[in-house]
Amino acid sequence: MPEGHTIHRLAQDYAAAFAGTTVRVTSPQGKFSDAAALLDGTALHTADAHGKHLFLGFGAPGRFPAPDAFDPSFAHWVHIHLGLFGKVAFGDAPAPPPADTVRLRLANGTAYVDLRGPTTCALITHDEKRAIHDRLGPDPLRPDADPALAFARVRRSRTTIAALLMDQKVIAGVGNVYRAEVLFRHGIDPYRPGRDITPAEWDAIWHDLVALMREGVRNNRIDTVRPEHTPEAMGRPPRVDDHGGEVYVYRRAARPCHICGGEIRTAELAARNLFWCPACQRN
DNA sequence: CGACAATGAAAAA
DNA sequence: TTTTCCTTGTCGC
Repeated sequence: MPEGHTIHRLAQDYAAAFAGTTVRVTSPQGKFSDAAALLDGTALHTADAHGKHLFLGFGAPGRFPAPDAFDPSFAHWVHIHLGLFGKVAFGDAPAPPPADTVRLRLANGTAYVDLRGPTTCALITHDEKRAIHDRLGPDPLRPDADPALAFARVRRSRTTIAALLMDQKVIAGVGNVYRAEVLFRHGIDPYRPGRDITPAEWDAIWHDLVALMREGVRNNRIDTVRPEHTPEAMGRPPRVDDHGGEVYVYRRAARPCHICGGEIRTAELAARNLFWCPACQRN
């Protein structure tokens, strides 16, 4: 389930299970074996997320005897990007024999975690990590994020707001679900060019994303319907599909809008499926 | 901008 | 068995 909230939640979960402990590191699949051998027996110190990128900071062998002695510039960083269908699975020790698709397994005395199918799983330096941060836009889930930086790019672009919200250089962490849902919640036509978005609209979009994505981290799923539009409040059947969360438009093509009853539409936009309600999104 | 490739697994047909 | 997917780099026009 890879959107920004998933990655931030994973950072929390990796840290909760392994930070400050010595970790067995393996790559049953083999594609990460050399790096795994280097990290094996070292300590996981921190897990960091920016947009959809996850960073695991390990102490070099023999360094950082105490967790609070961590110096990121000396760390070995593992850079993980799940791509479209990468998955992470946690479990309690003892770890079962790994499937041969597991790219990276961490294990300690109490827990294990398996990573499979990532687009990226690579050992990087502190400088390489910084370069990744530098090319990503502000992330609504990071406390240091500056929404004005994102708006500066939005307002000088002729590209549609729907495409800009998916551009990780503009804003990091928003994926196909959050972009569709946040535009619906503010009644904004997805095809409007970025330069036509007003400061007030951007402010509303940004702060809504902060709230929605924080909720997403907490619940580990995407829910975007307001209290008055939940299944219970409306007496409608809950959503039944693999994602679980309650949404207004995402993957609801040809179904009735929860607010106006009109038909939700879908279209291809930059090779991704866009969903919106033409009646409700006229701003 | 579109097409395509690259990772796995689960749902749909 | 085929399709689909909450992604993103690259390559070609």
